[in-house]
Amino acid sequence: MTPARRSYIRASESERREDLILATLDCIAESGIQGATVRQIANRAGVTAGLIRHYFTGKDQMLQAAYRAVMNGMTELPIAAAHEGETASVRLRRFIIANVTPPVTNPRTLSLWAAFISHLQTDQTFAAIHRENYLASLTAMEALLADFFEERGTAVSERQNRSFAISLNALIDGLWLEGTLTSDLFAENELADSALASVEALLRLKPGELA
Amino acid sequence: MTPARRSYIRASESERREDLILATLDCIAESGIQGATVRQIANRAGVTAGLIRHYFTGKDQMLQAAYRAVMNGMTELPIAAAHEGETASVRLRRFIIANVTPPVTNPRTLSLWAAFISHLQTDQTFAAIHRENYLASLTAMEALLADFFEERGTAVSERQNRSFAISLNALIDGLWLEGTLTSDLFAENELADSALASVEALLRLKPGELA
DNA sequence: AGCTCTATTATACGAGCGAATAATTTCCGT
DNA sequence: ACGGAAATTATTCGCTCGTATAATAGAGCT
Repeated sequence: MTPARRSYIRASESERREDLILATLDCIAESGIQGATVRQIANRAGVTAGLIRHYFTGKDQMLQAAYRAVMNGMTELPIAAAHEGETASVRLRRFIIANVTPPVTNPRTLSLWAAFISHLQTDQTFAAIHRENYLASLTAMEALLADFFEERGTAVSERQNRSFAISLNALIDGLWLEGTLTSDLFAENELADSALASVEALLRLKPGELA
Repeated sequence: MTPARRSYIRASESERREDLILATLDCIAESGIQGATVRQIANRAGVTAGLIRHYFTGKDQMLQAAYRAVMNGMTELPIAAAHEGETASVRLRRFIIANVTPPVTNPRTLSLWAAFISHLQTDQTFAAIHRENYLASLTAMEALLADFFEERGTAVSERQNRSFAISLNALIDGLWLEGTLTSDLFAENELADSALASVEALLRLKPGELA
């Protein structure tokens, strides 16, 4: 008698890869990177462990793909928000707010981000992915700022503009980090309000000028 | 014939605990939290693995002690720097600079910090240690700011003062984080200069007023 | 010098890990 | 309807993990 074997359906490569990556993120968010074992991930994705090595050369490569997915998820929405406004001022404002409100400000997102951060120092590939995203984010901010200053008729050197972008990025990152880590300390819109007011100050605008 | 056994010397409890914690940090800094196994740590400390459970109830407790050591190492120096100036303005300035210069701005420190961050969402004890340190840091900043404004004769409400402290902390954390993660992008004193200029802007001071 | 306490070593255990391989099922082209 | 490529499962391997336990060695005390 032949032993009963699990029935299954064949999925397209893109579907399976996405399923596996989402399962990876679920596992990491729930129990940290230590809990993201190939068995747990496969179980969560509804497949058996061996399949992972059919779609990825190893666990490491799958984790790298998962990190890319996390970073995309964090930058996607703010960048989209920054494309929607009519004036540069509105676009800048929307970009800032999107960076400090859900789903970017979200315990799960933070868990995922944090789980990978510690790999940057150890693994060169993760470091490259980070750098790529940081530079993209810096460039996006520089573009937003350049438009904004042009719209206002304020002359700002490229060097000064970059300096502004670095500071604004740092402020937003810091607010996002502490605001999400210690979310119970902040009221509903406190984070966004604080971000806008701080950005106005950093850019030497009058209070309320971005609102 | 009795098998040769390793010779050893007895150490005091405080010495051994410190050695073990330092060895733990070395392992984490070098190869991440995954590389910090009891065997690696014991080996680095020059003892055998079993000894760890003589001084700690388990690996987890030792990691918690190590996290406390990391956080102390990060806050110790800036707080000391903030006690040394004659005027409140100088103390604030020193505190800010200390937070964005070595040894706080240091790949090793960042590695250690990052390795533990991901535990905050999973393990309640780590979350408590973080919260404790964040609140202490916020309080320290509030005190510095209150002194600073009093010295200038500027009236600032407690609420406004706290809001300033949150923004300044976020900015400093963000600069520290990105500046250390992507350290090759920043010149020698660029980070500190940027921090000072940004803090001046956040507090609505005139440029150079903190220098 | 010998006794005793305990810090430290040594060894073993069971569990879980990532990876490799072989067996089986699905599904598409014909 | 059927044959064959390949997607998926099942099973195994060697390794390392954290912990537990027993044996041993160092050091203070009398």
